[in-house]
Amino acid sequence: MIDKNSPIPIYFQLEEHLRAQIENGSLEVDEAIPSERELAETFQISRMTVRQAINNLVTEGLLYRQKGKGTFVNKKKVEQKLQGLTSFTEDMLERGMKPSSKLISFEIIPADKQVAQALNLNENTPIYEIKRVRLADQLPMALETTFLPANLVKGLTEDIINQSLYQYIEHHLGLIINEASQEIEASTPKETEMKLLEIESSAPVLFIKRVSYLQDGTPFELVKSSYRADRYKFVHTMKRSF
Amino acid sequence: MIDKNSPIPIYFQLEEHLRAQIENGSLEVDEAIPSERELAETFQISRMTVRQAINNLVTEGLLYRQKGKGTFVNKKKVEQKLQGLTSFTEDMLERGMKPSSKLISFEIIPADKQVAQALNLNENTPIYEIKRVRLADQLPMALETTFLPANLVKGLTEDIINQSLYQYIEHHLGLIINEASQEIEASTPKETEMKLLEIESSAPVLFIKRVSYLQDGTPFELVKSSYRADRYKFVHTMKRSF
DNA sequence: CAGTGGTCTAGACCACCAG
DNA sequence: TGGTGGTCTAGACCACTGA
Repeated sequence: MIDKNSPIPIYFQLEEHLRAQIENGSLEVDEAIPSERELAETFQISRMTVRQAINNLVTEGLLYRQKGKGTFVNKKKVEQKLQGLTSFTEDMLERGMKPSSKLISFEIIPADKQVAQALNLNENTPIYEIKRVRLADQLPMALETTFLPANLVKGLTEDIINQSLYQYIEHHLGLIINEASQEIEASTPKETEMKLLEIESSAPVLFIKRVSYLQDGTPFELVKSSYRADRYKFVHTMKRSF
Repeated sequence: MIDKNSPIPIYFQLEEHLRAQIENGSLEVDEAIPSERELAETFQISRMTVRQAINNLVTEGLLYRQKGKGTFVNKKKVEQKLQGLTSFTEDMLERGMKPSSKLISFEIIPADKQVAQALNLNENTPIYEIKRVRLADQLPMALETTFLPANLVKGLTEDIINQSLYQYIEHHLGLIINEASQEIEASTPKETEMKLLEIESSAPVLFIKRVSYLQDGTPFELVKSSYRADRYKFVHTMKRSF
């Protein structure tokens, strides 16, 4: 179950092990998981290592602790996973749907004023412009236009964007994605949008404009999306920080 | 600076120490804090204890780490205020507009199935139902229906809801508001809604459904709002959490 | 009382990054 | 190469819970 010689950290292996048990129901809600000492003994690892795994699951909200009593499985909020910054692909997978795309155009163009401003670039700086129809379970879900600074997100190909752009940015380019700010509106689609989304006139769309930032604050992505209102609902959680 | 004999955990004392330095500007944005070994040496504590303090600050987003380089102070966002859970009143004030309300109805009714489920109550439990037209700078902005468990949010009057419901809940009832989950959709308004919002047919609205929770997880509020799409844009920021 | 999580120590080896 | 964070160990004492 736990391989001490694996390059994968032990605490992470244990984390996955517990996560699996929670998800497949071997551990029920409000049921105590084995004690830290017990887990350490079972897997022949240090208690501190066990605690690191449990800490992460507590932070994620999957477990909660009670002093003197034990560690227990939390009731899962359905929405819980949906709150992070995710790509369309990740979003659909979390919703249990199969994402796909139809590429409409993919080119390098000079940034117009609006895009330049959003991405904090000079006008006419070369940027990638990628237009796609986004599908979920083969049905049109959204029309999406992505703008990326060509100097920052280098070596982009059709293959890459058909796989996962975020994976490429994080793993191949080694950039750290930090956060995004979004504007969400209701609007009525244009003629061309209606056709691509296969909707009747009069049906509204959810228009989302997102600018995403790296760890150092550099904006690396502007995405404008029009989601079919009958198929898509934006879900998130927010904290009262006062 | 650090008192080992204090009942306050050492890692927490260090946390507060670093937090203060970040907030008063002794440590600047993107500046490296002393290394873990250095902090351990300085305060004569174990490196693991130092890590516990730093871990917490990283989780909170105040610091970020870079392998082989060091631990750095994160920039604080201007947007930060906008992302929090706010009432309509707070929201409008942040946008620089003057909020007001027109009360349509205010009564105690038995919870129907849908409301009961959202608020985790039994059907027919008494709840407040408050319908209001929400105005910003005297113009209709949204139509809002709020549901509150009568047993939890006691002693509600028209005066209170005309002031600030959240203030009342937090300061008079002493309840701690923690978080909310929202669903945001685009839709078309019903006849009655159009009239109250003073909009033409065919104009879409932004429909927001929110359930808010107290610290202990109890849902205390269900709000359904229809915002005029031409006047309202929902803005928020989200983190890439992994 | 025995068992739990909470805190803490004083080491260790690793991979990564800079000069 | 020397310094950084990432991981891990094998102990320890504490306060708290429940029987």
